[in-house]
Amino acid sequence: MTNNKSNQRKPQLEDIAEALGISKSTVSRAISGKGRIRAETREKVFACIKEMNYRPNMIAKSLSERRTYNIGVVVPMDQNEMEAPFFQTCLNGIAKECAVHDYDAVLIGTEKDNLSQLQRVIQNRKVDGVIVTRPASDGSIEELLDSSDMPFVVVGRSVHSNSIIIDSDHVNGCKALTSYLLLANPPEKLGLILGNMEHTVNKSRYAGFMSAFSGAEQHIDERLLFTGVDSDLKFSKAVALLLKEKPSCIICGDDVICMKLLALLNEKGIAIPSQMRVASFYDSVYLDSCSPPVTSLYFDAAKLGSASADRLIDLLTDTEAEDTVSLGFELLIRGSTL
Amino acid sequence: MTNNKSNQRKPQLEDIAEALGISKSTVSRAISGKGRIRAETREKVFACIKEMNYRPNMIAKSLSERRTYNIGVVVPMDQNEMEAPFFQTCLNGIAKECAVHDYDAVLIGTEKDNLSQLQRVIQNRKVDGVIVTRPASDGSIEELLDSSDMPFVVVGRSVHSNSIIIDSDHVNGCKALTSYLLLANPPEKLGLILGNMEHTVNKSRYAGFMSAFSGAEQHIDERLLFTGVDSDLKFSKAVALLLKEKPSCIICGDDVICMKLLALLNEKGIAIPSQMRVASFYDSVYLDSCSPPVTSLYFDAAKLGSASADRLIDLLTDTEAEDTVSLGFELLIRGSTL
DNA sequence: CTGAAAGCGCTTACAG
DNA sequence: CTGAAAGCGCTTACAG
Repeated sequence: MTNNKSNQRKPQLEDIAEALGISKSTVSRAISGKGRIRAETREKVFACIKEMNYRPNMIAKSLSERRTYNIGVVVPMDQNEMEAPFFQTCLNGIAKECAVHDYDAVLIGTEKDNLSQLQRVIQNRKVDGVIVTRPASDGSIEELLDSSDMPFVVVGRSVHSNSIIIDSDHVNGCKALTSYLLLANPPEKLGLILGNMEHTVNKSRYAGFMSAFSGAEQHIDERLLFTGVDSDLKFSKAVALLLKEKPSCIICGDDVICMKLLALLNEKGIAIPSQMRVASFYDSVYLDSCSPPVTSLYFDAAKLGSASADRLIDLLTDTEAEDTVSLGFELLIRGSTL
Repeated sequence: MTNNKSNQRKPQLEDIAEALGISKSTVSRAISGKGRIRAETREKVFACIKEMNYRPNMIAKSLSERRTYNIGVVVPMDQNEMEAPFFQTCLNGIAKECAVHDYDAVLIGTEKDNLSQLQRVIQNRKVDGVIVTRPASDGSIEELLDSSDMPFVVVGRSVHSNSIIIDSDHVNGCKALTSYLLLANPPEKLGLILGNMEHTVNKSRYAGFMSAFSGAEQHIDERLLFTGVDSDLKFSKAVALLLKEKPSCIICGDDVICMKLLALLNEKGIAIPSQMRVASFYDSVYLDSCSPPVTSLYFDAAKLGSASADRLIDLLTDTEAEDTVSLGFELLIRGSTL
């Protein structure tokens, strides 16, 4: 005696056509909704599908439609471990959105000088399009995609022109956070420590920071601004110089810089927020679980993921949509700036 | 004028058969290596494939072979953000290994009470097998897979019997770390803070810890052992009691517990390692970048991933292999226990 | 060792 | 509105 389910062959189009005494073509049309079909027959078909628990074989569908219902997701394998939560959450958003459209997400791991997984997937025609969760700084991923006629969207900025981009609104976010700080504790003496200025995200952050001053009472003190801080050495130098200027508040370009700053202030016995306020342009769990927790900007990585999947699927189905989609931000005011 | 590549149709089996004046069947056999074929013809075929840059259409191959060359990867969407680096690295290992075997990894996001993505993928027959990177504590994922006749392997322990399991050797790892501590600074007065004992991994850790004492000079002091510490409240209570006993070294069950302990010791002004040594049974970047960095056990998540992909693919191709594969560990002796 | 043909389970012109 | 048939690009008995 074997169990019911396992010796019952999975029903296919033909089975439901037979059960209803109609042709496969008609059943197929009822399901796809393409071509005219009598409402009555359509309903009969749907009822039968439900009863027989029919689910189309996606592979067969793929072959005849010449689309895979898969989208590739390029994820950097050489990422900083601190970035993992972002990608993880982004992937969750992508997977969720794919499921809604009956697509699946195929992982593509890339490294700086190794795009072999991407090449494989393209050559094997296993995906209809690709989401690049982090473009290489030289645009090589987009170029490969482009020259292979593979539709794609990218999360964040891209050096490659004409790419469809899904990004958070860093400029306005950073402007909002900066403005808040300027107004909350006047006259705030604001320091800034930003990372590598070749990264477009840091340019955006800088732009947002600067623009907050245009309407404000205070003017910018250049001596408190440090950009291109992308190594431990540069960080130490920058902080040393910055502290000499006695700022009342320091904004960190990202959570990594912020963690370093917190460690250093702690070492020096500088209390937060009483002796120094601290904020970050990019939130992470680590900032929330600090004591005191750090004021920062929050960007919804899951939404970034689902929006890019959504946009890519629109692209694949020739649905009209914007070339750039910009998502919002949240300002998380926490203990470090009170 | 359009570019060369794009108006050249991708070559297919028939094209290379034609070019060589032989049949598609023969070409197919040359490629697959199934069935007898003259060495000479095989070589001609390979040469031609190379020249025409032929790559088989995997979807067509899938349909006729009734296998998808996809494996599903179940990833928890409701994970703790601290766990992200583990899953990320594990996914990298899986993707890499899949590529080697010309498989692809399809993402399947699951939540505690929502296995809908998994159900979809199973029903759509989009994967040949599944890797469960973290089983639900009630075994529901394995049950669903089992009842759907979907081959699978699980990373870590499983409550589900007869599952194929790929895991790190926590018992021996924890034993090794504990033994090291006992020998390095005798007589070490060892405290232990372990998390939820329903998690099999914590049982293994406990077992490893205990077994280190069997050959050692020191005997276990039960008053220094705290298990089931899975909330902030329980943590505070445990540490308060533990510190009263004046241990010389505290072992933390995982990196989260360790981070909390470090923060608390720091608050209390207890210096590491001079006034208290600290170690962890599970490493993470955060422990490495502490000052001093924390002695801990390192498990290779990427290897865990690639080993599970490898094992699953063996299973799918009826290759013999062990039901349990156990990976090693590394002991990272760092500043916190010197 | 090789080829002609059927088949994998769908979709979609084409004809009615 | 519906059906018969060809086709998607492979694999694999079957026959030779």
